[in-house]
Amino acid sequence: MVLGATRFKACRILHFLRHNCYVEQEPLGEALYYGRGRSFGSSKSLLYLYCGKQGPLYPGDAHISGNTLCEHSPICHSDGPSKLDGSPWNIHWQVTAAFLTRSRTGEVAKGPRKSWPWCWSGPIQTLSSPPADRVGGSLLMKKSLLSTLGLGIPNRQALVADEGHLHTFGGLMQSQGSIPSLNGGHREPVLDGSRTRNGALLVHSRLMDGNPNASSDDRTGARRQQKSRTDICDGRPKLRTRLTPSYFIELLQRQTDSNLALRLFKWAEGQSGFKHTPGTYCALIKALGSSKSFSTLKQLKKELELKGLSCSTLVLRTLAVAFGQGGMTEETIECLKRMEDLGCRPRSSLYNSLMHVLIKADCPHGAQLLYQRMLDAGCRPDSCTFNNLLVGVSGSFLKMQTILEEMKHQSCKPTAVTIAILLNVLCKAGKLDEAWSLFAANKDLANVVVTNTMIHGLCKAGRIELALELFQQMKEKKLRLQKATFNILIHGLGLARRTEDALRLFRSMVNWEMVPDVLTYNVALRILIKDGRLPEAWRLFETMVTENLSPDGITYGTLIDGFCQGGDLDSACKLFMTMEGSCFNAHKVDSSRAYCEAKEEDDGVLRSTDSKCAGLSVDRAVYTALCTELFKAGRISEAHEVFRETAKSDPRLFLFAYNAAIYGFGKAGDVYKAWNLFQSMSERGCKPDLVTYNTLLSTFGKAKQVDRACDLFLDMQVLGIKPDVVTCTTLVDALCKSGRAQTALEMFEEMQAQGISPNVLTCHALFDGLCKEGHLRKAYMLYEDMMNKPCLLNGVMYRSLIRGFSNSAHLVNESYRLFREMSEKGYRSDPVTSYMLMRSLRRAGKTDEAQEIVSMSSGKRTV
DNA sequence: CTAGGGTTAG
Repeated sequence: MVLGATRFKACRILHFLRHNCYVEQEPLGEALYYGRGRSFGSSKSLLYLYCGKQGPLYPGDAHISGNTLCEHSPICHSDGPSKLDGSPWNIHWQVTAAFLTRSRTGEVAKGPRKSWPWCWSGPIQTLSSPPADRVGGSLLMKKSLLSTLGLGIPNRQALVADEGHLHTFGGLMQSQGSIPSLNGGHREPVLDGSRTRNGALLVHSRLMDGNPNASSDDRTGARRQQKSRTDICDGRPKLRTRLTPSYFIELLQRQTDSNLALRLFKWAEGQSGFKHTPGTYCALIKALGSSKSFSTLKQLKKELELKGLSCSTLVLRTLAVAFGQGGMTEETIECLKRMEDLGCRPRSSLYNSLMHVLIKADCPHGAQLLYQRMLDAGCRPDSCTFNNLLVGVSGSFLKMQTILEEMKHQSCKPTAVTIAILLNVLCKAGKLDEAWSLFAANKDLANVVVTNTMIHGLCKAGRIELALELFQQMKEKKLRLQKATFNILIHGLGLARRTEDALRLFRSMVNWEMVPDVLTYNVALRILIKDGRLPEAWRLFETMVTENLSPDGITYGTLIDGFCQGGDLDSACKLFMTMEGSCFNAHKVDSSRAYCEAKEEDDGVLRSTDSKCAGLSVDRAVYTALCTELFKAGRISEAHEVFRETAKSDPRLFLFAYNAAIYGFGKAGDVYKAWNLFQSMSERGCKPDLVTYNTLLSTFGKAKQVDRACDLFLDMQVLGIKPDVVTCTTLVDALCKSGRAQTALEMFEEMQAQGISPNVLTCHALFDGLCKEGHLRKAYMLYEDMMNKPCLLNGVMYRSLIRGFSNSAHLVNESYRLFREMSEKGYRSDPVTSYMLMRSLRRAGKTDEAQEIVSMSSGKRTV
């Protein structure tokens, strides 16, 4: 078996191509291997092949910049980068060669994982160019080639159709990487019939003009193929080559790289008989817009104006949307103006969609402007307009109120969408009662989405019973349930810690003909993890993979979290390593009891998950989860490695990783390293945020470097980073711990003056500090303040209060009262607290009470 | 218009 150990990878490719690529034949007679936007291997490794007879090859892969193919790829051999505009066939041949070489040598890629799927090491230099007599229109039958590879047929053959002539590459495998002679110059296929069945040969007959006998069906029997081969050979059919706008538009739509889209566009201009239409311009605009190439777009707009093409309202409309997606209100409105100049009066639907787009681009102000423009242009707003505006201001109830009034004024009725928007905002703001009355008052508008929103609000507020009741009503009303309904409820049940009910609902989805999606699985996984049911979670993960669902970053983050929680950092690291883009050093992890390892051995799950992992970028949750946990566990060097890993990944991960790393070093007491990291952040173009400062403040606090902490506190404010309750609490704590309770108290008052409400942690820190320094009067005043806010009292706080007051002879009664109150609330004492209270009760001569404390605390554990 | 997680203070 040639493929041997690497068969697995070949199968993956085959599987991928079967599902994601298809060969499409257009009248042009050119083969287009489309990837449907899915990725393989890494996020960017899909090759789109455009094999035009007269045109160049345009691999639409993001790895391609300029004329250069992916630099890691052996396809770029020693002869230097392949020129896309030079001889396209080179690339074809090289791709072919890479496949073949790979299977022949059976080697696995040793290079970076972020490479092309066919990026294997192998002597492909010898195949750097096709034989001279091949240059010309040729078609790479990649699909068939892969079929053979995937099926593991020893005598693989690559077949190339060349203006109707077939050449086989049989024997290439045995030829030590050199190009086989072409059957002594005969242009006769050497395929034998038994192999054609495996798709070694797949020729699209529609390629061949005037050849009705040729078949395009892959499953065609050998006889028919034999016939078609003969036809092709004998009939010498010609490829049609005319480029049409509609074909070109489709081609542009497949492009993910705006540079390539632009180049394709320019290339097409030079094709004989081809002229760009408004449609092709729109396709280009869309391509540029979706890749956020706004400067190019602006340039294009100018060009269009010069060419007089901007008189097409279709183009203008597309341009307006593209600019809107980039949040460029000015340009969007300019396009509208231009349309008006041309005597076209945009309808409300255009305004609405532009408003929508602007809001999505986080530009609500632009939507507002558009609304004004709409009114000025005499266009009547509708409900949809106001729904858009509502979403735009959904932070402010006052503004929403204004919009609702305007809506009424314009005699537009609220729709289900309106209610859903309002409900969502109310629920998120914790105004559940108002949400509920709104829901009740609009029962007639309550569709599935509205009800889902309400259910979600109820779940988040802990009103799971009511949520379930609504769910019941939905079923009775025979409302068409959505997957979202289930996802929301399963999550809700999880929040209510009703794990079994959640899992039951999860399993019941099939009864409703609902297929759980990644989100559902993620929810279920988290529920199990929270419950500490890691083995079950892992099994669920396996199920997910076998159900052909691709786990995403959240899935991995959840699992890694779970492993960390269970103290199994090794498994967490292992899982992390299976993710694409992770070059985490395996040797550093010595694992003996890892789940993952066990799975690796049984040849099943992890490998199949591995293939699922391919293309999944390590998302920041994974970094934070793992990095933080490693630091917490004191595994600094590994943590540091994960941290360094971020440098190779998304730069946006930097901030989170830095924060985690600073936290880690701080936790380990290494102020020096934490500070160094902090300083290196700005050098690497990463701006410290609030969390960074809070973390560093805490580090200084723990190291008893209060002055540095205070300096930093000032620094951050100078830099415009507003302290929050965590900042203030950290500082209050640091001040208290270094015997500066008086300053802490000032800080405490100052924060409130700044509108930051202290929470139980702030109060606790301050109270402790005041008591320790004997400021009992001040501590008592703080306590009195706290009494007005019951939420500030929890177990930790109670115990702190009791200990603090039991030091004072005249507060011992209050201390005792608090002890009882605490017990009634279900919080328990701890030995130190109980002992201190008991001692001061005895001192005050209250022996009965003291005895009560003793009996209450004996044999009880602290919560 | 609705659904999943992740960093900082006891």
